[in-house]
Amino acid sequence: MGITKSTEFTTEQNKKSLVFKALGHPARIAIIEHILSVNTCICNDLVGVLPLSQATISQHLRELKEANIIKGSIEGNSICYCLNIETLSSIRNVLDHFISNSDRIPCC
Amino acid sequence: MGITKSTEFTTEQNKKSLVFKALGHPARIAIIEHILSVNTCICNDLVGVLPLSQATISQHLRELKEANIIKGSIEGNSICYCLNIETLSSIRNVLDHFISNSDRIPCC
DNA sequence: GATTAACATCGTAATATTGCGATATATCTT
DNA sequence: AAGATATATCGCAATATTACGATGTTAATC
Repeated sequence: MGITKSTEFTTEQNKKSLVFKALGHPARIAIIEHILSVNTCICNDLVGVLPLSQATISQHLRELKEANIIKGSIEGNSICYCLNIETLSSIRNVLDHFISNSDRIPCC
Repeated sequence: MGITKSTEFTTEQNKKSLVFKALGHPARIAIIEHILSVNTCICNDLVGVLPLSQATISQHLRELKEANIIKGSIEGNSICYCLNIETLSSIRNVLDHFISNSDRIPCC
């Protein structure tokens, strides 16, 4: 006991939760916001921006990449990261669905 | 080491990540979807619906409540839960922001 | 007032996450 | 080729999360 019982839930429920989970850390929000703010793609000036070590930042980037929230392309000896709008859109649609179906009898 | 360095990030970044984090578990997605599907508010028929014990479900409900994703109102000796559209909307706006600012030079 | 039903909380075990230094790897630069 | 730069990965320690049985608590019911 202690492990998430993923197999007991649907594939869709697991997929959704994995994207949300990847967004569920302030460092990863900061990374996304930094990619947004620098109008071009970044490599690891993140190391100068975030209060974390290079190893830790690399780990967070990997989690974002595994959740398909960012993409990275090799650019010489550095890596250029940018947002994957598709994933962000689809998770936005999930939230839209949560919100839109709220035309029912309220209770609280 | 090991603990999230929350204090190193902005209040806003922490707030956003806490909502996403609360959505980052399949059981909590399932709870939200169940509240959506039963057109009226539910109590703990969740115990009959989810593959988890009453204690575990109660814990997940508390996390959703603490993140302001659901609200519960006492209804006799049971509790009536429903979605908190405000929180869901505001986090949807965060995603909108992530997506909309994507009118910049793509890199990948 | 005892019983039942619906939750919440405590304590605990198993597992996952976070963070970092050290080290590896790959690609530029000289 | 040697050194510098950028990134990834390993191994570990600290902490957090997940899950559940047992036990509380509160309110309806008998």
